[in-house]
Amino acid sequence: MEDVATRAKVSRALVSLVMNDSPQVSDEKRRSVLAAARELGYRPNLMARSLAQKRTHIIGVLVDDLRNPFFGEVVDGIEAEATEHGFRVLILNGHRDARREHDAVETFLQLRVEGMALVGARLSDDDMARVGSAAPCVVVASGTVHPGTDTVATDDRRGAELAVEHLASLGHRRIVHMDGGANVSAAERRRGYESGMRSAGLDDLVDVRPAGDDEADALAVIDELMAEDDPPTAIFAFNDLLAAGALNRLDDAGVAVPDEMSLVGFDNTFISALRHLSLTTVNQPTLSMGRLAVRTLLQRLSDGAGGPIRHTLQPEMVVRSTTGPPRDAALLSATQP
Amino acid sequence: MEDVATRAKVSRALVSLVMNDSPQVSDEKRRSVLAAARELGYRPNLMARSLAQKRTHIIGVLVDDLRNPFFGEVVDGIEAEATEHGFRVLILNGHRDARREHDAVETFLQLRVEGMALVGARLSDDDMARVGSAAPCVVVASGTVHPGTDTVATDDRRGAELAVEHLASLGHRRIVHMDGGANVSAAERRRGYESGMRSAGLDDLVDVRPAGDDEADALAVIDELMAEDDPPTAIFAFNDLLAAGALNRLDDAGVAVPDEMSLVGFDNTFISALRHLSLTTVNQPTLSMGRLAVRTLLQRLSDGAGGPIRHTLQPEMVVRSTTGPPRDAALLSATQP
DNA sequence: GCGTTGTATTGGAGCGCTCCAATGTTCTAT
DNA sequence: ATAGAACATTGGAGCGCTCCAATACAACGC
Repeated sequence: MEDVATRAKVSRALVSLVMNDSPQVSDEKRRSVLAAARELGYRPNLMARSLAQKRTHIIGVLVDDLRNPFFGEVVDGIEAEATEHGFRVLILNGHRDARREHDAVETFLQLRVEGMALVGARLSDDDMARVGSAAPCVVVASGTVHPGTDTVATDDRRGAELAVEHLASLGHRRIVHMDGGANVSAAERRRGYESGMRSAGLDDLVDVRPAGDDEADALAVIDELMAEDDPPTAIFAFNDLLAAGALNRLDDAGVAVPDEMSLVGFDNTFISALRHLSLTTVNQPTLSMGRLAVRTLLQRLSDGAGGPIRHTLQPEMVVRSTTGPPRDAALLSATQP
Repeated sequence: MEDVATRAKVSRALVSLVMNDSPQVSDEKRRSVLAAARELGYRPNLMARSLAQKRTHIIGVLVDDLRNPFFGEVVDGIEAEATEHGFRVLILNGHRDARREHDAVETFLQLRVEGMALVGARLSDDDMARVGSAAPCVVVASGTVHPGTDTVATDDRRGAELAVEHLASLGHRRIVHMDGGANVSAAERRRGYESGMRSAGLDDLVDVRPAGDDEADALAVIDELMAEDDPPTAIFAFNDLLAAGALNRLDDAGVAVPDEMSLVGFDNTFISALRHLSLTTVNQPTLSMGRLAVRTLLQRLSDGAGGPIRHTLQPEMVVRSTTGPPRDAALLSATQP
């Protein structure tokens, strides 16, 4: 910067004004500073600027799992809204691991990001409290509600209820839930499954199997289910990836979907739309969630403290080809002339 | 920091030593500084530290498209290797858009990252030259070779040749290539397709259709192909996403795969492994690519300038269920007793 | 007791920038 | 011509940290 100033024969302060395109510099000086900067290949140092300004204009986004397309879609929404408001978005990957996520958050805090969006993050309540007090922070796409932090989420419980209602209305009774395990939305979806079963009068058939949130996590559960005397007629999986894994394994086992087994996913990621999977699933408005997350952050940034903001978006059932009436019901109705 | 020093009754310098856990501080002081830091909720300011140290320990990763699982896998490799060497990884999303990628790179440069990995980035040669001279920079998973920068890539051309060889060996002659358009690997894969066709003696049947790298890009091309008098018997798609889109549309059109049409993808992303797609594709060793990228960066960092480093990894054919002999050949062999 | 190592601690300069108050310059109204 | 406003430019302090050289302190041999 010093060099640029010398070369353009102005003071350092003037260079700074030009770089932040202040309106009150003469065109002449502006041009010569810009020229000098170009010739010297000068590029302002973001760190130094942030230090002096005490502002970073950076929003940190912590993503639970970069491989899950669902998160990618949410991030798209976040970035769109953030850049519109003059913020840069930095992404850190949590690798579905609490420890890594903890470190990532620490990095953001040390970087002095102005706000953080935690997308599907699996942080402890302790961590959340610590983090929330250090920087504005919005939790996205996570059913669990932390006392002090803002949230943007789909109504996971309702989504799960929709799935169960859909299956029940097709005539299914033995509906199993493949649980999302450590994933943050797992608890809510499980609760939704349970209340859905209750509303359908299937209380005593509630059957939750611990699984996970990745394709591989489905395999053992399917094996276990199909080895039973009286296997279920329908499965509601924690998410699309898990459902896809289940579909694979059911295929291995020679179980026809949906004739012998109905299957519902969650998230409506692009993979569920692939014709050859054509997975019945529950849609979340990913883009809106991302945008809303940033708007929440900005609001918090300008309004300061106050009661937690909670945005709950409504899920929707997307019926494709992996659900149908159970075989026995089908037989039943076929024999009724 | 000042406050911590006062509270622990030491100098600022000593606090700094503790925070960087230098071995030459007495246990007593160390403990009292750590205690003071905890009580005050002190967290070192990364910006200030970087400014003073003139080092950031940050590696920037520019990803062309967060939604494409292929890139997610490469990033996993990068992060693993980088953290092992004490670097932080910051991710920026290019959104498959040259302008956004340009901005992203500028952000990294202003942040003074110590190195950059450009994963599938579509930057102009101009940009590349500018960037390469400002910071060590490795281009990952991109067929195009820029004069001054290091690269880690799969042999895209060879991969495409493998795909064509596979199809030709099954008896296909009318093999169409759905081109990746603006994607950086597109040119190499097209060339591989062409040379593969030549080796198979199919020079005059070379047929390249511009498509893209997303599912949606496949639709129009399939419509176009199926409307022709004499449609091809096989398609080699630029990547798995495109192939998945093609599969969708072929299904719409009632074309049986692989009986009436064989289909090959590229990347071996997890979606190609989904049983119900079971896409024949070309594998890239994503994890190794990511790790190698970081190692290349570190080497460049320690060795300084020198001739460009080029790592080329070997692709592999992964044969699944979307390829088979062409129908006419099948009929032919069936009528030959 | 002395100098001599060695280790533990500190003050202060400086990283590259922004901001503020102060200065220099030009223009307008009287 | 001149006070005054309006604008353009500048010097210097300070952001939170690290690093260096300098100091303080302890332990040691002779």
